[in-house]
Amino acid sequence: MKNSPKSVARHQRTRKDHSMETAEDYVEAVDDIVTATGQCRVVDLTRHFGVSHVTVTRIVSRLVREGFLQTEPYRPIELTNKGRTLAAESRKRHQTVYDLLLALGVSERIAGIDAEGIEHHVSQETLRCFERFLKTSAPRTDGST
Amino acid sequence: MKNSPKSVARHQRTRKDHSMETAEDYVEAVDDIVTATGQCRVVDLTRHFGVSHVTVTRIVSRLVREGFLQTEPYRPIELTNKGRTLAAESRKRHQTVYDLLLALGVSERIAGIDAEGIEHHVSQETLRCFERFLKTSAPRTDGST
DNA sequence: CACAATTTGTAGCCTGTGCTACAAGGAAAA
DNA sequence: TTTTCCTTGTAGCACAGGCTACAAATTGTG
Ligand SMILES: [Mn+2]
Ligand SMILES: [Mn+2]
Ligand SMILES: [Mn+2]
Ligand SMILES: [Mn+2]
Repeated sequence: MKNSPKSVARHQRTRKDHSMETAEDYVEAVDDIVTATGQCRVVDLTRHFGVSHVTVTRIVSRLVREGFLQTEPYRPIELTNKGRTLAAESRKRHQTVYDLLLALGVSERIAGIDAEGIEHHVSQETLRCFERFLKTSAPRTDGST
Repeated sequence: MKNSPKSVARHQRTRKDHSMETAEDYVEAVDDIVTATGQCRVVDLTRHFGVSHVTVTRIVSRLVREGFLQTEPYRPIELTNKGRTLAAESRKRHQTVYDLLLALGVSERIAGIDAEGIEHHVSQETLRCFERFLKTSAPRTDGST
């Protein structure tokens, strides 16, 4: 079939998105927690994501290996410059997705949930379209229509 | 932090979405391929997703175990009623996400790519908001594209 | 029919991300 | 200071979903 290469490319991109998803959520969380409390510990991420401390430790190890985080045994988790950059980009995109959902009339609770998954699959082009829509469409405080 | 329970719920939902993602994409693909060619073989899915036939076989086995597909050795893959239902829902949601991206000005190529990942994280409420937007303010002259 | 090509299955490897159980380090309380 | 409690680390398990290599079955061709 000729349409196969197209679907292959799409699914490959989705798989690639998923490989970045954990990194994006973790650097964003570390940044948030550091800002809120001064430092980020394993236990903070455990509570943030609702997974065991073992899972957090292993994921942090991977993100250290990949250059997004740095830490030492029994010490707080810190962002590298690379991690900070990714966190800033991710937060901006997350916020735009959230704002778009609100603009389309989604409730805050559901928008918060859905944006958490959608954000990782929004390309630069799509993000720009979202931003343009938010700019041009009248900022309705409560979308009943 | 007090906001932790909220973030926990969000990330738990995202993880749950991901656990359904493969099932949704596979039943949709099987349905498409059966419609297009009369039957769906392992090799068709291999070409569709761009993964090895081993990966396809193992995922098909899981989906048979979970009641979405049925097959026998060296025979075509078929949908169960449960699988058909999921395929129909998934396709409708996929199409709505795709149409929304187009309506916001995303190119067809990028919309096709992004929708492949976004679709799995769109809740019922958000889907309804997308549909309403497309009905009320989509300047598309329907028909093609 | 016999042989070749395609398809499917199986063995065995990897990584990522979940978990529990237990061990050890660090901080707080007694 | 000693003891307790919280935190972090480690061992070892599970499952999903990637892979290659090789084997077997099916299908197509001469
Ligand atoms: Mn996020
Ligand atoms: Mn997220
Ligand atoms: Mn998809
Ligand atoms: Mn996803």
